[in-house]
Amino acid sequence: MENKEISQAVIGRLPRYFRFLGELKDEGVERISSQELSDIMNVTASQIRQDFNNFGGFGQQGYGYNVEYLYEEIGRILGLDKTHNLIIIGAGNLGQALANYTNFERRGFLFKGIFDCDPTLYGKKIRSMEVKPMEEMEDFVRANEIDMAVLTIPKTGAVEVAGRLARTGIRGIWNFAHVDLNVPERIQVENVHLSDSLMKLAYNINRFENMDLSGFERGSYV
Amino acid sequence: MENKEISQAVIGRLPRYFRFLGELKDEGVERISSQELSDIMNVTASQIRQDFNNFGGFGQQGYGYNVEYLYEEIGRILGLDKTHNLIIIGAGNLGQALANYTNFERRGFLFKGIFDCDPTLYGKKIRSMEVKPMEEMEDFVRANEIDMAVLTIPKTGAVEVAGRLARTGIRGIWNFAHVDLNVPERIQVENVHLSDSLMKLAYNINRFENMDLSGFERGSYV
DNA sequence: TAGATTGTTAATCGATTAACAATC
DNA sequence: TAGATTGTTAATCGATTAACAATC
Repeated sequence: MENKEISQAVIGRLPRYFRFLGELKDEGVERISSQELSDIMNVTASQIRQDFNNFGGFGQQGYGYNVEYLYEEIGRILGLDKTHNLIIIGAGNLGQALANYTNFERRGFLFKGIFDCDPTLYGKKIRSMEVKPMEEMEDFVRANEIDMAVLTIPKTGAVEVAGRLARTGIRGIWNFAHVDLNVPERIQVENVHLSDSLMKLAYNINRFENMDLSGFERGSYV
Repeated sequence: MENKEISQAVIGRLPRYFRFLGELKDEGVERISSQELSDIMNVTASQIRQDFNNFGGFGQQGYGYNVEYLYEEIGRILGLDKTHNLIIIGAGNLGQALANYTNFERRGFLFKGIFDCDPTLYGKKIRSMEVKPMEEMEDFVRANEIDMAVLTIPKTGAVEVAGRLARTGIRGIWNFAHVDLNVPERIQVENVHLSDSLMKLAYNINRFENMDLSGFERGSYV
């Protein structure tokens, strides 16, 4: 029984480790030391070892880490050894874009249904799914063992829909709506606030513009 | 001349402050104390005051903060008082979805062009833009004072395109491609790695499932 | 003026980095 | 065995929270 809580800072780095290790694996690299990985990923070797050791040590002194084994283990930690059934709520541009993005499936995230409240969209085919009316959402979740919902509706409807989702027993919400959802603790929410991300970029551009110029070559880079 | 560097932890919270303050403003709330804001936003009042004080104090003892003033100031810090000209590179589902999302414009982020390397898309109309061939990208950036590029192409092409962008003198890249971009320091990169976000959600769902159940009502919530 | 609430300093907490003994 | 490199403890750094004097 795992009981020590892993910090979200560590969890947030796991997908990036996973990506680099996958690439190394594809390149046929068999083993790697924390120092080599550090050079590639631009994080300290110390942090890499600390991060991995949260889960009990995947390496071997004098040898390093076996790439494939480490890759598999991190995948397991992230829950990628299991499949997840998802529905998309909101068949607008973003919802359709995500539905069409096949890479999620490769990681075990399976889109099972897509819902909208706009009757003109009902029946529209998006990959192998047909857009269904929102009223059918609850029954569908229960009938198809859906454990995650992707919220790609405007913020106005998002809070109400999150409440409805909560009552279905869903376990996670991937929230693209620009609101804070208030759901029971048993439901995990992962927010993707695109406009927040864009604002951060705007800030950092200005920050650099306003920075003390000393030490930076600026200007004629065209 | 601002010289003290503000931590990215603080910057990351600014858009959320901005959102809540905007809502309060729309509700006609004139003034708010750090404690009231703390209650609404679920962060400590202490953190709120520390965050704001990084920029020199927007409040008044005994009164609190003027909502509209604070909203304006945070917007200014984030660079939302200026407009930004953007191009989208990659006219696939995601690129088109972002192009069609009008809320960015409200914050001064203006989409000026959209590019792709697929000839069958050339000339396709997306909002007020027509998809242009990639070859025209560099000239377009220079001719239209583009300062940000949105990268919504597969990872395979992303690194090369980032290099081309770097040579145009662009200032920021909003990167949706699932790779690390290596660009000069003067170019800010903001990554949106959707699959990383989804993996974090998967982890947290499993974490909760595996948690010691004591203290949590589980089970019969259907 | 008295009460409220900030701005700011000090204390705590957590995360990152450094160091090195254990061990393959 | 000797060299390499982890696992892990200790040191440092940074971020968050608490406390309170300043002041509106």
